[in-house]
Amino acid sequence: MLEKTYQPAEVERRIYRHWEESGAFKCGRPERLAAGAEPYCIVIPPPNVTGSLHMGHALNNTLQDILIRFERMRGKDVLWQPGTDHAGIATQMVVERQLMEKGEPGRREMGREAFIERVWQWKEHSGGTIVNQLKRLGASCDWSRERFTMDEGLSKAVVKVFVKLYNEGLIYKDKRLVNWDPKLLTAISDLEVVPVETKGHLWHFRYPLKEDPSRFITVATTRPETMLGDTAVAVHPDDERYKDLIGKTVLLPLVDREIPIIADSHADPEQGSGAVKITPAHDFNDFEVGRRHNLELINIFTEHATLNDNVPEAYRGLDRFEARDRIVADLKALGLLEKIEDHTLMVPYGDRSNVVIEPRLTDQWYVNAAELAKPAIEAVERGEMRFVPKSWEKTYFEWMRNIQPWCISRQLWWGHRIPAWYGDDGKIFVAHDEAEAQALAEQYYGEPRALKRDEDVLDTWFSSALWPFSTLGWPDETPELQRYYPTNVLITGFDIIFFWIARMMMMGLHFMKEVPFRTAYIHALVRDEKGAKMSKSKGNIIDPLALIDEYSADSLRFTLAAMAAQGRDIKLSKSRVEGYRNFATKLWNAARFTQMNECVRVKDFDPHQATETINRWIAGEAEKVLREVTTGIENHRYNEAAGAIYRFTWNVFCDWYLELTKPILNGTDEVLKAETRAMTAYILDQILKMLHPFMPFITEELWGRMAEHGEPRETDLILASWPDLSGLIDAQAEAEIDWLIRMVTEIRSVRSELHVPAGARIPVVIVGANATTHDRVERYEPTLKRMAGLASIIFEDEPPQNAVQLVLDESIVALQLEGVIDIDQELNRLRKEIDKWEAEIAKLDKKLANEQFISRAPAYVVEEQRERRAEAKALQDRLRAALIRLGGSADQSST
RNA sequence: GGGCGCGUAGCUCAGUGGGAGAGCACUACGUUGACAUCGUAGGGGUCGCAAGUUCGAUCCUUGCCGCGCCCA
Repeated sequence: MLEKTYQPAEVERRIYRHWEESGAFKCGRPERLAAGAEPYCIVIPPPNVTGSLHMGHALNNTLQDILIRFERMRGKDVLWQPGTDHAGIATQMVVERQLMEKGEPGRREMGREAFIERVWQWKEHSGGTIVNQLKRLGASCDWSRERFTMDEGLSKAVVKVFVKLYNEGLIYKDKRLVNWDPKLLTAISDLEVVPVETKGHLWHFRYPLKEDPSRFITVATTRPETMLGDTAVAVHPDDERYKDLIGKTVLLPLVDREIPIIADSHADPEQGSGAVKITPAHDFNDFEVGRRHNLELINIFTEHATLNDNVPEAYRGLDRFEARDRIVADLKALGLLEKIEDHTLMVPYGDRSNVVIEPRLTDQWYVNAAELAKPAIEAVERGEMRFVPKSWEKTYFEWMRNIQPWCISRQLWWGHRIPAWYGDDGKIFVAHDEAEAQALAEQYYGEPRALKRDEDVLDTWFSSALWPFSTLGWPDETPELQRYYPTNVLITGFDIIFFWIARMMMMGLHFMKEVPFRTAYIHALVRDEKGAKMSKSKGNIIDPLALIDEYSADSLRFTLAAMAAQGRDIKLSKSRVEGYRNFATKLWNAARFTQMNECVRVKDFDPHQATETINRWIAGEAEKVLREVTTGIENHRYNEAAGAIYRFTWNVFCDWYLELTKPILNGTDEVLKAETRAMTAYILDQILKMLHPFMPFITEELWGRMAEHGEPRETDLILASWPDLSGLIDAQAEAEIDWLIRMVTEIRSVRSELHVPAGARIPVVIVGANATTHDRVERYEPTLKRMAGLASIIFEDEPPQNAVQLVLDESIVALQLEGVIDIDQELNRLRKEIDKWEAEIAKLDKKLANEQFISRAPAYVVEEQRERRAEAKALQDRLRAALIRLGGSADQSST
């Protein structure tokens, strides 16, 4: 017998261990391969090895697990390929911080090899916390195949890709401005820069003309400190104010450098003074201007963003922000500060270091993304890869069509070291290993030479881009690669379209000649209840593990699925999680009830053979909900699927079926009882199956516990087959049970409105019943008495005096409540009801009187309105009659 | 500035060219042997505003207001 209360914490741990130990998550199950099972594969978007589970992961992985469990139950050979990425910057930061805290030598003191050894140690001990957290969520990944981007195999893939792209000219070295992180001392890609809207100032400075120092040109800037590196002043060629100054020379204050005034359309006449200082070595736009006008590039910062020796002595060594204050003060003292305006600007921050990023001129490695993007764009245009929801392809196209060179080198130690070696003369040899590089060098120089390997490592995302095929064994031709590539779907948030989807598409198409996945499902962002993006700095994080502890993984999963409507963000509120926890409890109690009533499963039970209406009805309802759940999941409409199974379980099975069959289970008709017990057990099984992708733990537990009696199970639920119900819908049973439900509901409603004491048993007289109703009333008499609180039910031609009447289809149900209720109250109720229908009739009349409507609306709509009008009128007439019989006046009813 | 999206019950959110929905919250009643993490019944919304298309608009179009995100 099931315990009175469900204990999720204990059950979830035990069940997960059982799944893992029994090998339920493994791909390539022999019996499925033998049966010719279709492969189905999802690669997990690799979380950071340093990461821990946040709400976005919880949603992302819940959706993946729903698909995986669903397809596994549909008999497919599923592979959910898990793993983590090495998160170059983040991991290096973690270990460096640890060294600092322990007072140990820093990475530069201990040297590259020793440091990397330490990182590996850290990874073995503390890395992959997130993997255990995913297990708590219930993720049914094939952990036996877990991979890591720094694995030997994946590293081999990285090198191979780098060498091939280099030889094809798609990877190259270039000196350009990069986003430089002055704290981490590395370049980062555009995508790792977070622009933050900041209230700053626009400083207007006067730069004196060389030929006449009493004349000035005023420039406006948000970054005064960079003026020390100015090599020109630009004005718009069409700007009348400055036409005569073009070509003249300015004497740069504080520096006394002579710089030209140039005409360039980059200067915006509307902005500031219309004249803009040009610092080509420290601004992306100015860099372009400098290129066009062949300006000198003067780098004024060290790698730490302090001022270097290219500036006047007084400023050397200053931090960039100190320098700003100093320069403003000095220019003011010289009378060259015209004014300061408030100005809002976007300041770039490093997403890891959270310091202001500095554009910096360096040598870096780049991928020619524009070239690789072409086939990736075409594949989506041709529909080989499909976005769901479709609207995201616009974002994808937009980015891909304007893609910039991808800077892939990082000045870090933790990562895949760039397979490039240099000769003394700077000649580059890119090779799979040192021996090959040596061979290339010997060939080039005609003799062996000492080579020096590139110090830098590759962007983590470079290896992540290979994930869909490198995890399957590439560059080796493995059976898995053959079987599971291209994968079926990638599930991720929109913020990651560029990081993953775009890059995986580029690499997948280039190296595998096929898209990495057929579908990219883009889910919502999980926000806090106010709609703000959750972030550590805002402190508004809701920890999914805390919710699991409090409410169970099943409840959290169900909540996320139920709220995962397409195209809308999720504002998570705890009350929803609580509500779905209650749902799990409800299911537990329903199962407990079936057990108490000996509803055991019967071998080879066939629901088609059921004869009792109520049993035929529930079987048909199960078929209907199965369709909803199945198409919901198939179409990524998780909320619709979750809602459908929720309503069926609670509002159909528990609220009605279990209640309506109680008289049978408590009765004496053994044949009927047997059929009902078998059907109850059967339907509960179908619920467990349909609910399993959403709530895997409680359903697996009940699946096992329900088999304590009756037929033994052939498999665990996780490997059981998805329901296959057809031919069970029975229109007649549907109509009959619908009538029964309405009868019960209407009587309850009247009782409640008239404040009939809950325990009062009421005698009922039914008037005007046709043969069908007559028959139904007789058959459901015990049920009606039980569920509507009736003392007796008889048929008469006329309703008794002073009875409360309600109208159900063709018949009148008269409740003998004399002495129990207040007649005035009842008259009020009837008047209210009549008025309600009056309004409805008036609305319909108006519509039907409209000739345009009659002639232009489709015939079926017009007919529908006519029927509705007739029904409303008939109902209202019967209510009027009831009112009069109670001594009320019909006139009073109109308002 | 360009792009995307949102504004529906007190809150969180579904949904639809033809009768406004759910969960939570709220109100009343209820401890009838599955379940108070529950049951029964109920109150509550000019579907952001305005115009247009249409026989008919919460839904389609346009504009406006408010909010969010992405990209420059």
